[in-house]
Amino acid sequence: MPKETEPGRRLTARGAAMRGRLIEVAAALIYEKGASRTSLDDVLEKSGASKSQLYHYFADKDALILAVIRWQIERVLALQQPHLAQLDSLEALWRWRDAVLALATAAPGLRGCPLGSLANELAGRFENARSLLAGGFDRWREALEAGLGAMRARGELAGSADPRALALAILAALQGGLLLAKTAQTIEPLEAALEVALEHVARHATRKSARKGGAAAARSSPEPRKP
Amino acid sequence: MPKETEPGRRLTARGAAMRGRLIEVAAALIYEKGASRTSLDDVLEKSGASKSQLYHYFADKDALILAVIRWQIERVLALQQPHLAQLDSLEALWRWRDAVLALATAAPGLRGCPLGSLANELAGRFENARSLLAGGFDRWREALEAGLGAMRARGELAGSADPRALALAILAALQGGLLLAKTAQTIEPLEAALEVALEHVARHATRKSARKGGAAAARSSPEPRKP
DNA sequence: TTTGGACTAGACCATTGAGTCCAATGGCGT
DNA sequence: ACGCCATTGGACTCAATGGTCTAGTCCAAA
Repeated sequence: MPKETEPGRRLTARGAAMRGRLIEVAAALIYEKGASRTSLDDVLEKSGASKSQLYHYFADKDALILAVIRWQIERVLALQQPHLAQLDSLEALWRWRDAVLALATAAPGLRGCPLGSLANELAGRFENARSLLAGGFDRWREALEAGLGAMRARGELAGSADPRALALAILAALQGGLLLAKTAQTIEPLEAALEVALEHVARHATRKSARKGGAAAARSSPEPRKP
Repeated sequence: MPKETEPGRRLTARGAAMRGRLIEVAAALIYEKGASRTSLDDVLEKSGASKSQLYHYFADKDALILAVIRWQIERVLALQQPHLAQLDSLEALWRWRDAVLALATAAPGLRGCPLGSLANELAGRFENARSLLAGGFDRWREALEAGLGAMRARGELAGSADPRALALAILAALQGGLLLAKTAQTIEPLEAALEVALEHVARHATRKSARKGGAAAARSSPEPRKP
């Protein structure tokens, strides 16, 4: 019985390519329709592959989904990487926010975070998926936390600040903001949520590099507030 | 052609009861399995009704889902009502947080917010559902905002505070916190998110009724922090 | 008491979707 | 060259699912 749930197998270059292609296509479809509403036939058609190919590389649909999750985690984290890597000052934190906002605005229709959607749909009924996603969010939080920790170590943040809790709160604000934004079809909630979270970090700053927010001075957001 | 998507129709007491029963059962199933993975047959079986009954009260599955959404909105809002109604002081805000946390901890398995789940699954592909949910979140935000507004009017909050943005941020923190909590299977993220959001409100307080949080003094949460 | 319409039963249908199977084919190491 | 095995094609099975249809039963008002 060959066929593994996991990549650990002999794979020629061609095979790896096909496998990757299936994952990418599946990821895109799942991102827009959700995992349960994405049929294998959909994936097959869009990728030009055949049934047997899919089942040659994945044990079953769940295995494909798991692969998609891994792929999305790497993808999202990679996208955050450049920003998070040097997340070591309040300025950098605000820049990160601007980038996130820009990214959210860019995608047509405010589709939300791939990881958030996946987590919401699968966490409750697919343990393997849940733990995988939990791990993904954990890495994300760690990256954020590392930056915050560095700031504190350098004395930019007060010792009373709790990097872990702060990171968690920022991540939650991002996810919640994205969910509300996608529902209301306006980034206003996302802006407000991030504003509050970062403002809170700024409050713990020792130097006054803090950028006064208050009534929110969103230069980078073209979106007008609802009147 | 009778059969309407909406309730606006002659309904005997018996009919209304049956209809309500179907909605309740569907709501429960959808809450735990998601809308697309809940089959009409599931609903039928659990409610002891027959196909024709379901189709007598609802035009199709989408109509049922819409009804479930309305029901859940009322349900969630009603649950918040007592707290939100007198949300007029920092103390009340912290009590609200404690109640939310307790509620989240109570449900087995940290299932998340019904509205959040619904929104996440449906917002992107079912316009009617999306706008309905957007309306629900809007009412929720309004309730929060009203309390914050009252506080400001009474002079407990600084004039610089923006009730609407604050309410949005709190709601986002709650939703994001719940999502992360359900994924990680620990309320830690929810605690952190709410802590930051409320702490931010407290920062705008004029009197010092603010409860110093900092490294988080969670008296009401039995959950230990991860070591 | 009759009668129209609300309400209930459940067989039936068409489609979709996950997963299986057998038969090729083609690339790569020896 | 050759043979093995990764790879590919695609028809086929079987269960689940949304939705339809016919045939009543029950209730309330005229």
